[in-house]
Amino acid sequence: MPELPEVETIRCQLLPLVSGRAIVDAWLSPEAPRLPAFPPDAGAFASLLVGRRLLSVERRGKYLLFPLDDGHTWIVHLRMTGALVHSSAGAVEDRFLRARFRLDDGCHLYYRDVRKLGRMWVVADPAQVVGKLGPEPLSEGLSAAALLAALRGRRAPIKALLLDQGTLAGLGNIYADEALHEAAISPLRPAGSLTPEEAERLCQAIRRVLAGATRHGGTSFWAYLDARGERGQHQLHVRVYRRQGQPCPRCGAAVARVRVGGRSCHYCPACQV
DNA sequence: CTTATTCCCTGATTGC
DNA sequence: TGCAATCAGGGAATAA
Repeated sequence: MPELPEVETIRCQLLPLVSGRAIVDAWLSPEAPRLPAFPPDAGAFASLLVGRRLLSVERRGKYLLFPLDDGHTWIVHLRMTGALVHSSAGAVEDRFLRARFRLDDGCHLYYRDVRKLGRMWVVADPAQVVGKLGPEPLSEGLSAAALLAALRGRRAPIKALLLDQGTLAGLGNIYADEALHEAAISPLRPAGSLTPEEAERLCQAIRRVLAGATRHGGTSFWAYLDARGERGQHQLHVRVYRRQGQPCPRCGAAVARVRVGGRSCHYCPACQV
């Protein structure tokens, strides 16, 4: 479940490894016919990448973007179980390998995805894919005033709005729960009921939580692996996520787990109001 | 416009 | 021991 910290970890690792490299071969597994979202034909998709040089590695929300030397952009979304691993060793085949890209220095980028939910695009304009995303939490794009404006009049639970990538780009289930705990705001609060003070607190909590998780190389409860094929460490530092029944680190009350918007939601009913 | 629900996917876990 | 039901959730699609 790569969210912003996981994708940012991968971006930082890949940047020095693939910048300036050309893709000399691309293979997409026929077992994952939906991996190429655009163009949807695997052959056409591969031919847009082969021969192209990767100029850099960028990130927008949970999307990885590779600007190409012909002006197009290769975009990758890992969704739930995707992993993009760089290897200088020989081929590492397994049943979950969905794509393989050989670079002009002999290294490979391997795309593994157990559940085949990940998607890739090659587009002329990245806005076709990432154009509707909300502001970046770690840049100046996110402000309390902007957040408050986005929440105004909304009756859905604040947790649901934080998961909506159009409100804010990059939060998933883990960090939405963690940020709301950090800000001491209940995930069930109607989004429009937040005060300016609470919006400011939530903004700062989101930044703190995402920055901390990025320092720990992301969270690996399940499948997440970074670009070196290694697990993150932030699961050792979560305060409420998957800690139902255990004491809240702030007030000691038992952490609760409820369902919000079809997703599991963990919070402290005592100090998150 | 809003909010809620379903679907895609499959391995791991739980229940009987 | 086996087998079925449940769970995990990002995002698109659909329903209301």
